[in-house]
Amino acid sequence: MTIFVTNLQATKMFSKACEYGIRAATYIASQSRASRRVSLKEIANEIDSPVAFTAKILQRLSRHQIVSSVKGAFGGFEIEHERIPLIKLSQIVYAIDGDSVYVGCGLGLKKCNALKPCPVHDKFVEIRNELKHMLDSTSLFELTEGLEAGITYLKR
Amino acid sequence: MTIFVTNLQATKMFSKACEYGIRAATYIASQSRASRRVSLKEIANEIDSPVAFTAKILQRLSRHQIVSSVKGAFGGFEIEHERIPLIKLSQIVYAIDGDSVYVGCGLGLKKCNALKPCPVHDKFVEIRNELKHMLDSTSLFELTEGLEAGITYLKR
DNA sequence: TTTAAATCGGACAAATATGTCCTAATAACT
DNA sequence: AGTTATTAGGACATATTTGTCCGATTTAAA
Repeated sequence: MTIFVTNLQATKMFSKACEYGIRAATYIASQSRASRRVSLKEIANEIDSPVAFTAKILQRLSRHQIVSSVKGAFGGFEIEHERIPLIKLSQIVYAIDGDSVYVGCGLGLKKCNALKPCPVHDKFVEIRNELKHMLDSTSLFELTEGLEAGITYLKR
Repeated sequence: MTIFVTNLQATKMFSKACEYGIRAATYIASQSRASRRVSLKEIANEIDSPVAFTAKILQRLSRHQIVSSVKGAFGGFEIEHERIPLIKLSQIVYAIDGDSVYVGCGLGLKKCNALKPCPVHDKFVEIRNELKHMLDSTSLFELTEGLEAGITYLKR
């Protein structure tokens, strides 16, 4: 007899919301570069995400002025050309997940810091700084390049 | 009027379960080095974690033979001295969170790989490898050192 | 001015993670 | 043998994240 024990959780880098957010923003950016405004439906279809949930995430990105939204018929989402290279992954992550990349102890302690660190403090700080640096230095423009060259993908 | 918008999720390295697991294992290891077997109650108290939830996590660590448990009066948890330097953080994470550190796309794609990568594939692989390396190379013994020297902490 | 296509946003529903409670089993001591 | 201190594990409860539904609002075009 086989017993299945439900797994507790995944050590994942990003929340689902954040994953969809990055994918959506990347798709919008690539289409905006061709001066195409895109609808929620199209976005969800192209990045293979749940429509209504994606809508919530786009609202956030819109409120944080990462994407601009246009209501009404022929409306949709777009990003101004000149802003595409200036928008960094970190801004998207911040808009959706908050500052959690930047704060908090790897082992969940309330007051962990360099003076009173948890046992993994230094090692975590190091990796987190690398993640931070990656997010701060990667622009939406960079992500659209591979997409337009047909060497990266947003679904499958 | 202030409107509170609930945050979606945190970009966190580890699940709560995993955080407690690492803290518990570290505490058990440090006490085992002094030949002290420790009870669930004591562990939960020393790492400031919910007792019953910690019990579940210790069951997992026990089943994965990371800690050994002794039932009955004067029972508790312990780790054989000679195994403490051999147990790596990666084993603890694996016992609790499964292989999620090692698999899965940063943007949540089902079939993302070097041939058909998502736009952030390379950058994520790099960071994940660093995390992996850190987990594989950090032993429980290493974590107990600072604790015993009084320069690292498991609660607060 | 009506209609259709779209976003906005609140309320709800489902899934997962986190946490609690209780009973059974085990082992040491009296 | 009985009592007490302990882990094991199932069932349940709560919190959070993820996802859906629907009506209101906006805008362009017929």
